[in-house]
Order: sequence, then C-alpha cells, then structure tokens
Amino acid sequence: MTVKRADYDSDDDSSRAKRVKVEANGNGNGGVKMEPSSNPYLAHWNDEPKKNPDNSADRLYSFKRHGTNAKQAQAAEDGPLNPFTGKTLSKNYMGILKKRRDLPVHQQRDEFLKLYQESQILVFVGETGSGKTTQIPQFVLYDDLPHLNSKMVACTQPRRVAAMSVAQRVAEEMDVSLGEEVGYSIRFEDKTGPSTMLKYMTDGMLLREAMHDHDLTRYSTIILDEAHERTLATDILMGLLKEVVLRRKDLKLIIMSATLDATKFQKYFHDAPLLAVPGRTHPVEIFYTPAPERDYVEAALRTVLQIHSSEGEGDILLFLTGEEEIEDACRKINLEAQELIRDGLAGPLQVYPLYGTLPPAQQQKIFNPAPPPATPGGRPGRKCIVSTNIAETSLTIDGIVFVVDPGFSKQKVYNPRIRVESLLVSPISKASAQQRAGRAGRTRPGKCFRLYTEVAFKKELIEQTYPEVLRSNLASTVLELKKLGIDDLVHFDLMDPPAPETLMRALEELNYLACLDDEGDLTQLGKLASEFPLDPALAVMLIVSPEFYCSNEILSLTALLSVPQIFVRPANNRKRADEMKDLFAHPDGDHLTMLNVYHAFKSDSAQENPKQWCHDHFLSVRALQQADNVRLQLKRIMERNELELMSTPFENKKYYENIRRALVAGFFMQVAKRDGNGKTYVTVKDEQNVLLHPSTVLAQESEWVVYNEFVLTTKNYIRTVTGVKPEWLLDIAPNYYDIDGFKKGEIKNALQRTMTKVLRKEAETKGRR
DNA sequence: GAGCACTGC
Repeated sequence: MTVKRADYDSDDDSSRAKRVKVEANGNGNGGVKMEPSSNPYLAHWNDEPKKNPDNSADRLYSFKRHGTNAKQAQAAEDGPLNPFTGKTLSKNYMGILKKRRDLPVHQQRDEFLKLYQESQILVFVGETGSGKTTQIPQFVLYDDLPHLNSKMVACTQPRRVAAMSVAQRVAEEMDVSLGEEVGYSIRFEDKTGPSTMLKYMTDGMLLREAMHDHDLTRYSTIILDEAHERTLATDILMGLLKEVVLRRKDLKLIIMSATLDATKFQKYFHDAPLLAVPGRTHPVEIFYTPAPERDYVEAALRTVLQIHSSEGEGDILLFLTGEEEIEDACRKINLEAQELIRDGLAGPLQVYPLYGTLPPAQQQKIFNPAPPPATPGGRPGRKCIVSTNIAETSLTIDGIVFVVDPGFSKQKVYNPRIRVESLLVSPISKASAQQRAGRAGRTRPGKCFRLYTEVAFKKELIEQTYPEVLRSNLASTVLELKKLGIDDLVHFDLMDPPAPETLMRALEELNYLACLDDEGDLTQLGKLASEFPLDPALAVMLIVSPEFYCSNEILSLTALLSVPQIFVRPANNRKRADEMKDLFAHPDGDHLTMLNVYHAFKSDSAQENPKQWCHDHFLSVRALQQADNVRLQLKRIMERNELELMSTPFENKKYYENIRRALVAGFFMQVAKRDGNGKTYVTVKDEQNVLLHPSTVLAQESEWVVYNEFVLTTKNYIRTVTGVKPEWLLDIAPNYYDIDGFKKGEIKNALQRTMTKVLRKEAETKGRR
C-alpha cells in the first residue's frame, strides 16, 4: 500500500497547493527560472548560461514556443555553446552537424516546422535514408522547448535495439551524454534522468505508461515512428492518442511512416496534414520469373548459384521462412558452390544463416567482409545471407546488391473459433516485397529477383501485411484497454477493427478468468492482472498462487513460460540432449520439469559457471538468464501489490500438488482429456483432437492435462503439459466446469462421474463426523 | 517422435 499512497501524493491537495505557490512566485514557467538552490528538484538545472548574456544557451529562452523557424534553430545549433547544456560544443559535434545538414529531411525543415506549428497532428512520410528518426525529434526540440515547460518529447520504436541505438546516435549528435538530455526507456532499462527532454522508447513502454497516466501528461509532443509496421502497441497507441489529443489541446502528435499507406494514417487522423520527404537509396532493378515456380526453395537455390557465377561484385540476400529451411538451404548452396568453384566457374562464396533464435555471436558473423577473389582479378568472392524476415526490418546489412525473394514468410494467424494462434507459411504483401527489394539498394544500384510472376505480384499479393491486431488473440489487449479507461471497446476507434468474434472470445476468456465481471467491467483481480506484463492466464495464476502456498514456485514458472524455449536440441546431438533433459524430468509433467531445471540453474554449483553448466546440460543460458530477469521484475510488482511470496516446504508431500493446482487456476481453459485408447487427447469445450508434443516428459497415463500452448504444424500438438486431476477442475474453476454447459459426450460423462465421486466422499466425511 | 517468423511489456 505504501507505493500506492505515493502515487496519490502527486495528485492530492497539498501538492497541488505547493504547485500553485510556485507559480504565484511570479514566473509562469512552472518554477524553472527559480534559483536552483531554492528547489532541490531543480538541482540538476544548469544555471551557468545565465551568467553570460551572449550565451547561445540563452537563445532558447528568447525563442517563441511554436513560433520558430529553421534559420533561428540553425543559428543556435551552430554554437559555439550547446544551446541545451551551455557547454562548449565539441569538434565531433561540428563534424556531425555538417553531415546532418546533408540529409534529405534538412531541406524541408521550415516546411516541417510550419505544419508542426499549425496542426496538432501531423503525418510524416520519410523513406529509408531520409534521416527522419534522428532529425525530426531534434527539429521538434528546438521549437517545442519541452525543457522550459517541464515536459518531454517521446519518440517510439517497435524494437528495443532501435530505441537504444537511435538514442545513442542522437545523444552524440546533440553533444550530450546518453541518459542526460537524450535518453531511452525500454523494459528492464530506463536510461533517462531529470534533465531528459528527448526520450526514445519502445511503443509497448509508452503504452504501459499510459495505463497509469491516461493523458500522458509528461509529454508535450509524441512521435510514433515506424507506424507502418502496425504493431499491436502502435495500433492501440494511435487509437488512444486520437482521444487524448481531444482532451489535451497542448499535446502534439506526429505519426511517422514509410510511404505507401500514408494516406490511410491521414484519413484516420481526421485528414491531418502530410509531409513527405524523399529517401536516399539507389535504384533496384526488379526481375520476375516468366512462369510460376513449383518449388520455391529449389528455385531460390538455382537463382543464388546463377547470380554467384554470372553477376559482378556484390553480396546476396535470400529470404526464406524458417530455421530448418534456412539451415538446409545453406548446406545445399555450400555443396553446389564448392563444385562451381572447383570447376573454376565462380569465386569463393561464404554462406551465412540468419534467424532470430540464432545465438548473437553467430548472428554477428553476417557482418564479416565477403571473401576476396581466389586469384587477384579473378571471379568475385561474395557472401550470401539466407535469412528470415528478420533482415526485412530488424537488421540492415550493407553491401547487399542482390536480393532473392521467393515471396513467402511465416506469419502468425489467429483462429478465434478454436482460440489458437499458429504460424503459417503465407505469401507476403506488396509492401513486404518492396521492402525486401529495397535491401539491394543501400550501398549502390542493385537487383532483386522475385521468384513469382509480375502478374502474381500485381494481382495476387495483398497491398499490406494484415496488422497484428487482426492476427492475434486479444485477451491481453482487451485487458490493457480496460485498464486504459476504454470502457466501450466496440466503439474504440482502431484503424483496423478486429472481427467481432475475436473481441467476444477475448471478453469471454477474461470473464472466465474473473478479470471482467458479467457487465464487462474490470474486477479487482483484473486490475491487478493488468499490472503484470503477462498474458492474463499467467497473471491470474501468479496472483492467486499464494492461495496454493506456492507463489515462489509459480513466480519462477511464470517467468520460465514467458521466455523462449530453455531446452536446446542441436540436430547433431539430439540423443545426448534428450538424456540431459531426462535428468530434470518430473513424471507429472513439463511445467514441473522446467521448475526443476530452474532450481538446478540457481544452485551454487551451476552459478559458479552458468554458461558452462548450461552448455553441459543442453540448456539455453540466454533463456534462463532472461527468465531470471523477468522473475525479478514480476517479483517487484508482486511486492508492490502486497502479494505474499511463499513456498510449501519441499519435504511436504503436497509440494508439487500445490503447484499443479495453481496451474489449474490460470490454465483451466487449456485442458485436454485422453480419448480412450491412450494416444490422442481432446481439448475441453473446443473439442479439438490433439497429440501430446513428442518433447513432453509426461507419462501417458495422465488422463487429464493442462497445456501451455497449442502448436499447429503437420499435426495438432499440445506442448508443455502437466497432469491434473478432474476434481481440481471442478473445485478451482466451477464456473467454467459447470457440467450443464457441456455438450453430451465423453468429457461431460467423465466430469459427471467425478462430481458424483466428490459428492459421495463429502457425504461419507459428513457421516463419519 | 517434432521444429520457434518477428517483436513487445
């Protein structure tokens, strides 16, 4: 409760009174011009510039907010003193400044300022190489002067690395230390301080902040960058900010996007003005196949080898869909290339795989320089990178001149009818194809070979990849929206409204989890659950775990379930990996096995050299350390909300049973029952036929299991499963397991039998008394 | 007896 109290403090009457007093002192700047010594919160404020009236830092005080032009800003930028810190500008700064002024966006600084000043919302379109992500926020700083108003400018990014690296770059451009005037904020790391005026952050992070401050009052301008990627967080932020700007007339909003669908953003934001800036890339020549290809992998290999033997210098980037396909393709390209090289038909070729689950050290290899020709002046050597979509947005590789695009990627799809998210190899969109082609023109003119016909490109590919909001289970999104104060979900103005069935499913799920009441309002449990960066089922399991005397263990388990797979199984050493896993196996299931792994990982002997220990036991250090990190974050949230941390003594025979019961409290909607003969299972309610994933340690005799995940591949699998008892289902989730609501059949009969048994036992106990 | 595209709090 103490923390909650602190939250209220800033809003209670006494602090409001204090604020009024400061303004009554005679300046309208919220106290900024007070003597620093009189206000401990302003101790960081640099008062040095005021001693020198010619000081360039003073120029900004004379700037008329939202009334400046490029000339004024540039004069301030030219120094000699840093207008934001008052320090002398470095040589490095001057060097970078010259380069910044060559960027395409710079030409339109005045045009940008005019639109920014005139309009509350602005859509800004800049192609790659325009400099928008680094320059626009700085243009804003010189006109918005957030620091004179005790506000900040926020710029969101879909990915953490981007937020970090861009902040680093801009801090250098502004000649300040990262974390001071320019900082970033991502999960697990807040590198900002009291003097921060420009904050780069992940879109998810801003959304989290919005949950506690619905009007985002700390910011005077919010820039949503890479909006065209349409992440779930960006989409929700757009819907939210569309409402916030009505309440906060002083807030400015800039939506930044790569071309293409810019008019869609414009329309969505009531025809906001649009400014487009050209990019700086080289032309890319596009080639199509004359006829459709039957086997795209085979066609891709042929194309790569042909490029290598007949084209001039330049590296190759091939897009495939997944780890296995990529590793396989790398092997084949290597084999065939060796033959070409032997016959003197091609130069050396270095092939690198690239996908997200690849260890960072191996990912780094793609930046190795291409091999030189075998003999001076001989056929060019080159590297060929075979990558998933990761190279389409997250990673850029210079030196790519040839792109091979078969036109497919794995995409998440959601089926609300059976509540299953799965990955499907699907045709990419036109926008994706263009992005892929663009990867060939970063350093010089390039070529892109599309392994489909021009007609297929024009007629069959959709314009844009469907936004995430249309392809996901929205249970946690709906919970977030409720917490954001959006009561009327149906009329919440999302750019692409999801199917009503998806929303209904989410509401139903949250109602069963008791996060929403029958009116659809947030319950106390729901409010608590929304505090956790977790799926609702996991959050609920964690919150109620003290009732099962095992919150320490459930905390570990929750962390383990929200990081990537901890078990490693290299193709050439599967047997050994499986043996190692058996060391940790618990007969009652995979959840308990994971917990055993975590406890072993945290033991003193393993912690002596965690990397070696994990390597020896075929475990992913990265995943386990990540789980540790997540666990700490979740633990703090539990403490803040006074959720008790406790364990059943290990010697107690209920130790594991309590954990399994707590699992049911969160995952009672993900239960399957064995279907008679023993191999197949049927999911409860949705009645899908499923198989236990072969990776499970669970012995087949478990009649009822909870599962963490439904995996749809060649067959329907349930993965990470643990055995439970049917009487627990009836006891812990009576609403969901209301027998009258079940369809006639084996599951209903089995539940009925269980109920009879339970009642009989109860009667016996009573009789004995 | 199989496989995890990618990202985020």
